[in-house]
Amino acid sequence: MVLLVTDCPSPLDFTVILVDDHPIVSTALQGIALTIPNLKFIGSAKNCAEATELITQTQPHLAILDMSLPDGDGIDLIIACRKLAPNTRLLAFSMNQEKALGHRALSAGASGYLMKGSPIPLIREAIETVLRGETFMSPELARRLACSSLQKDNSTDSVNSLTTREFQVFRYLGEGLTTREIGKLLKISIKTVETHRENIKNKLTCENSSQLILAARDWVRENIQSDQTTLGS
Amino acid sequence: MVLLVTDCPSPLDFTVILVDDHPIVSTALQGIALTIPNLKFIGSAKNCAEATELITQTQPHLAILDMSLPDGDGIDLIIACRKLAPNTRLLAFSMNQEKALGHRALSAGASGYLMKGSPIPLIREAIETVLRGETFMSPELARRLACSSLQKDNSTDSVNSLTTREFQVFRYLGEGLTTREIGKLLKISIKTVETHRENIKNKLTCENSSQLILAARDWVRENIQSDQTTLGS
DNA sequence: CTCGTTCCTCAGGGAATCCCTGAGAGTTTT
DNA sequence: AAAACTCTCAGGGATTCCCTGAGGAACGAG
Repeated sequence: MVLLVTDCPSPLDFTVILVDDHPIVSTALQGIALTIPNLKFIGSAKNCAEATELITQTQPHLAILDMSLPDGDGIDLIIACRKLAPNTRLLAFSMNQEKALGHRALSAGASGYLMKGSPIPLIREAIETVLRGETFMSPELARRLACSSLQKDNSTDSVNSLTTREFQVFRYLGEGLTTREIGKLLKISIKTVETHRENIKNKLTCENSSQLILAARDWVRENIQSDQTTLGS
Repeated sequence: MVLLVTDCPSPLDFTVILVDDHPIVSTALQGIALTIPNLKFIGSAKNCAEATELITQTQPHLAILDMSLPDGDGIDLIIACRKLAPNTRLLAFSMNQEKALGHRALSAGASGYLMKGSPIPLIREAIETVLRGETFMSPELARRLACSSLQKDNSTDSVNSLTTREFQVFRYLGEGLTTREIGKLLKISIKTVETHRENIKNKLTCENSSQLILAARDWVRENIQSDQTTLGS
């Protein structure tokens, strides 16, 4: 059903590379790719470093990228690939079905977002859709995005949207302080701290108090503690 | 211990079932199983409920079990399988290469612990090893266990002092689940989960619920996170 | 200057959770 | 057989969660 040959002067095969640190997944994807007409598997990588090198060298039509690689962030990899191989279409392939990650992957330049839990026909469909030049999105993700099309969910942006007071409370939460302790520290009522918590929770779209605390911890770890990272770009 | 071939009067095939919620992984494993002589794939399941039913009905020689299923805990599944099909050998197959989880899987009755990141020959070897009646352990896990027997830090020690059930609750806490969600996942009362929380909190000397959650998060980050830091070599 | 907005502050109150205590049943250890 | 451990669950007061409402201060816009 796919007529990809229109812009091809010859019956040229489309080339694809796979990036996944799990050999079993990579091999299985390779098997799926084999069943798609005109699609030719030309290489695989198991981390970001290998992936950028391989993509730069081969300039494939399609790259299927795992979002959880051992040596870097999947979003950074997408951004890097867009620069290194502007004509390569990218299909993000992830364990994580959180809407924030899917949204980020697409806005970073991916042509599709696919969950690893997807049935095999859906995986094949995703590949074909992206090759066709369209954008593919996992149904679950599409549904979630539709439900919260108004809410923003970029975590960094969300944290930046916190007010001064909210930010103070947020940081203390990430350090394990209770509402009462925070109130005493900031010299405000417990009720006020509760209100701030509530507002923070809404801004960060946390479902419960636990997730709020964990989000705070993660943010503190990333932005305050030791600062290594800074690998991408 | 038991050489299974001894009680086989004919060149009988060994039977295997697969339990994984990711079709792509399940299919790939099926492909690997096909390449092993005398091994016959007879079914697959995508969650705990299906798995227990399938194993009870088929009583296979081998079951390869994913440790992170949507409707229950992997350790519980191992324990259940041991009762429902005592002669079925179990190979735990997990994303997490974390020594405590591997240790607990083996002590719960699994005959092997294998990481999903393993190369395909190693996966095949694991299956063959377990079929042979021996115990298989991922090399990384074995190394970590060896190292941990030498160096001990108090946080790891206190976590190791947790019972099986407490450890399950602890892990879920670190992933942001509420008491209610954990209870539903482990199929026990909220009150029971509360008791476990309380005991964990005392064992780890946390002052409040927030600190317990943060301790769980930190522990998960350090010990479970998708693996290697190994740069060179 | 007045209006609208944002932010900080706090309260009410039902629902839910926390936290301590106790306890029965099953298993393992001694 | 007795002791110890584990898992399970309940009772119940203290506490927190979570939603709603609301007053006052700061500040730019009209």
